[in-house]
Amino acid sequence: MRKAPERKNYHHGDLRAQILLRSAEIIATEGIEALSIRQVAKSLGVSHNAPSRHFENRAALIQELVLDILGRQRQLLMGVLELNESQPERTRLREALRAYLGWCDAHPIEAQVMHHPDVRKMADQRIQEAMRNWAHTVESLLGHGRDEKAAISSPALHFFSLTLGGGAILLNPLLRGVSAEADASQLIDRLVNEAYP
Amino acid sequence: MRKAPERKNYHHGDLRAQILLRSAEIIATEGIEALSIRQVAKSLGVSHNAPSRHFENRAALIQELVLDILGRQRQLLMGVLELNESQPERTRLREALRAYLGWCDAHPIEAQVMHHPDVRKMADQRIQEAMRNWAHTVESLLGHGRDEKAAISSPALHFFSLTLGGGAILLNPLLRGVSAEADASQLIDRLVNEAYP
DNA sequence: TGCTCAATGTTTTCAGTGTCAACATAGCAG
DNA sequence: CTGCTATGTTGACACTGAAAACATTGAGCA
Repeated sequence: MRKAPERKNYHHGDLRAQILLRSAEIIATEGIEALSIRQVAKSLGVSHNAPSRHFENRAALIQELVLDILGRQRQLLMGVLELNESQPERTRLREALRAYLGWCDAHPIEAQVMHHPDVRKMADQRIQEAMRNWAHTVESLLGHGRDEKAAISSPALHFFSLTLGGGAILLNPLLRGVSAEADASQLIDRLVNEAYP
Repeated sequence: MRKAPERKNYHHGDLRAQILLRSAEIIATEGIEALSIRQVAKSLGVSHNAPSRHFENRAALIQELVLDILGRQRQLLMGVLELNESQPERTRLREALRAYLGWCDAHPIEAQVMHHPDVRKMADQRIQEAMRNWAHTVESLLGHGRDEKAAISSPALHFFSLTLGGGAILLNPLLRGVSAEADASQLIDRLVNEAYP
């Protein structure tokens, strides 16, 4: 399964990719907190410090994974954009909201990653760019031109709040309990219908 | 300043309260991650394991602090409720939203506490109850009866999403960058006006 | 008064974490 | 063939939370 299967000593040959893979698995099933460099190294049959040759520190590794998640999140949104291109604005917003919330429901742990303290602190340029891209996708969803420097439009801001807040409710068991709604899709329906009737 | 100031050996006399105080300080200025039991113990001049007599584990300590924060958050909301009792529903919602967002801006770190992974996992009954109380306050803000068992009303759900999402934007530097809005109060104004014009 | 006992702190120990420095190997470039 | 660089390994350090065994204190009771 490895690049050079017959060789197993010292040079792993594919370590960086393997680390990313295994880490993504852990992050997607148990969350960021559960990600331990040493554990990953161990599970790959490599010394506890080997990963440091590929990622300066824990944050750098996480950053890579977050970028991947953000990318997929944006792809999802772009898909909705294309699919509803000929629809009226309200419909496009509704479907975008529904898509985001559906994604939160399907991949709860990954969806939480964006708001994790470890990620929130990251000032990396690529991450910020990914976020901006996401916002621009929403703006174009609204049919507005995408002025790089200008502040976000108010309707987009409104949509953002709604979206992120809905996700927060969906993803937080404590908040979920508040709604007394058993089914996630039911909750999504109600929110979507109330926001974009 | 202590109960028995002349005695300083062994029995501290007030340790539990002191731990809570010092921990609250740390949590409010540096966030939950920065809270280290050992550090707190050290700063209080007590052995690293002394706190374990008062809090079974780290989570139990945090829980106590979170309950306090939630309580104050609710008091804020209740204040708004009273102040605008005679106002129309739209006004009350707008002021509640503004109050919450203002609080997020004023106490960013405490505001984040509710969504912290360490807190999200807590299944404690008192925490869930505090959350439900919060929701009920919102319901009464809407003039609805507070039916314990029933699902939350759709307008309240909508308000919740908006509120939590707005807070998320305000509190996340990465998302803040997206809005290209320098001033927090400006961002708040725009969101409030868009949501409840 | 003197004893007992529960509450509260202390010490020691363990397992686990990320990070750094020193060292080892492999394999490519000259 | 000779070095040099990329990559792994080993060992150490400073942290963390947690558990167990031990020490002290003070209050209630005989």
